[in-house]
Amino acid sequence: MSKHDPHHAQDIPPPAFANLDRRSWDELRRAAQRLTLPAGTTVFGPGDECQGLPLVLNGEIRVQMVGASGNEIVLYRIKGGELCPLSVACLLTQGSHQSEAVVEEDSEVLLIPTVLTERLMNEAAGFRQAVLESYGQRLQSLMLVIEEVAFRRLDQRLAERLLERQRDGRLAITHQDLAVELGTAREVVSRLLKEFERRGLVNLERGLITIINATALSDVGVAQADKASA
Amino acid sequence: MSKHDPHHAQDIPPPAFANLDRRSWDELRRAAQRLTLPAGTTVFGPGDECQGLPLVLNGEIRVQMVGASGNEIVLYRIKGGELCPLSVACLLTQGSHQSEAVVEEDSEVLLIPTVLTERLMNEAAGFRQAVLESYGQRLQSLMLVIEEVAFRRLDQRLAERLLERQRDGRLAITHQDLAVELGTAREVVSRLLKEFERRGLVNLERGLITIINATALSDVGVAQADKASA
DNA sequence: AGACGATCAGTGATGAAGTCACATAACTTC
DNA sequence: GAAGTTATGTGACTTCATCACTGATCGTCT
Repeated sequence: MSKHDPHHAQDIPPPAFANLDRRSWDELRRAAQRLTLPAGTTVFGPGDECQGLPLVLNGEIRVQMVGASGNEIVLYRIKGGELCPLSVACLLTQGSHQSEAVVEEDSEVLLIPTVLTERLMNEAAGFRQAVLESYGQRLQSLMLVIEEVAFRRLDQRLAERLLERQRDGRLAITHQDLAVELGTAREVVSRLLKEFERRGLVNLERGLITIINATALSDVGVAQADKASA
Repeated sequence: MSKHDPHHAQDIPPPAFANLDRRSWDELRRAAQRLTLPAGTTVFGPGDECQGLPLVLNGEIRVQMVGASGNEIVLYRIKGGELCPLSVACLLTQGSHQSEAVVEEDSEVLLIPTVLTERLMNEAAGFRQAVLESYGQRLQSLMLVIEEVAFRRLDQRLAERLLERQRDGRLAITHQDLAVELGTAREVVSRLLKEFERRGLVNLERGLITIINATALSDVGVAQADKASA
């Protein structure tokens, strides 16, 4: 209720397009299709053709990968004012998506048509810059995911996510969804959460996790290393 | 000795630059610094500033990430005719590298100065296209790495790598290096290899692995699923 | 209200993979 | 050929993944 971005009028370009010239922005506004997507909508799935380049005006969209085994893992989220880099890849290499995008919060999206994307890419330096920047950030963030999955302990990662995604100390999420978040199995999450509960860090209800001791939660996996007190 | 790419004369643009106009290519050739890097050289390490955009003319360069824990994992390889996308990210977001690049085979590299990179990005559509394409491919390949690390069995991944990186049925590599290749620990690789040896798939010597049964090796982890014969 | 189906969570058993702490073995150098 | 260095082998133990269930909670239909 309190944190609506001021882009509803759509006359101010989002931060990503700060360097975009007025003319291109106007053109973009005219040609792009504006979509209002309610939470839960699947924007695209694996194998889908690219419709255009989505610019998220506000809201939040989650992009996750579906492995061959059927396992899933969240790759990143696109928040208000950001572009979808996967779609860029998709548009430029004529490929199709290998991932899935799901709207998490009601979102407004400008879908920039492929032709216009290509033209702006050639003509508007500000547009180009925005696209490349979004790309760069994503490359970095994907590398972070790799490091997480490959090297970090799960209890620590879980604790981190809980703190990250909490609102007012609580989060309405199923163990299954948390498992996707971390790229692991539901049972594993359940067991770890139960352990957190035993230690008095959280309280568990069906579909709801309440954080009791945030400080201790942020220390999970840290004290593990030595096992003795300080 | 037998497979040198024909770019030593440097007058034919590499495939990635197929759409680059002649003028820009000439300019690039004049302004770029040409480096000859022997195998083993570290091109850049974590925290290094970006010197420019490297275009690998021939040879092969490995890019790997160093996790906070000190663990490493190979992200991808840049072969003859390809650009280094991490450096693009680096140049455009003014950041520094988080990874490390090591020359695997003697390589020749054109280091395109930052300023020229930016200018060509703005002026030459073919250049832009090449950069974006290399970017897109890397994004896809990083997603593949994530899937590998998160969901696939290690014995299967190891067998795959052995076949991939073999030359004449043999590969001169230490278990440690294979571990980095897969983002795991040396001991784990040693044990799996020993198991492969017991099953008669490979022969092990210090620093050398000889593939005995390639067919069976490519089936590792496939027959595992059902455990019965077909 | 009670019954049914669906989703969500808990748990044991077992195997795969990561970690720690070593013991050997093989190469290098002098 | 003795010493130092690098590569490999292994046991013990923890963490994580997978399989196969059971029990709990919720919505809804009648």
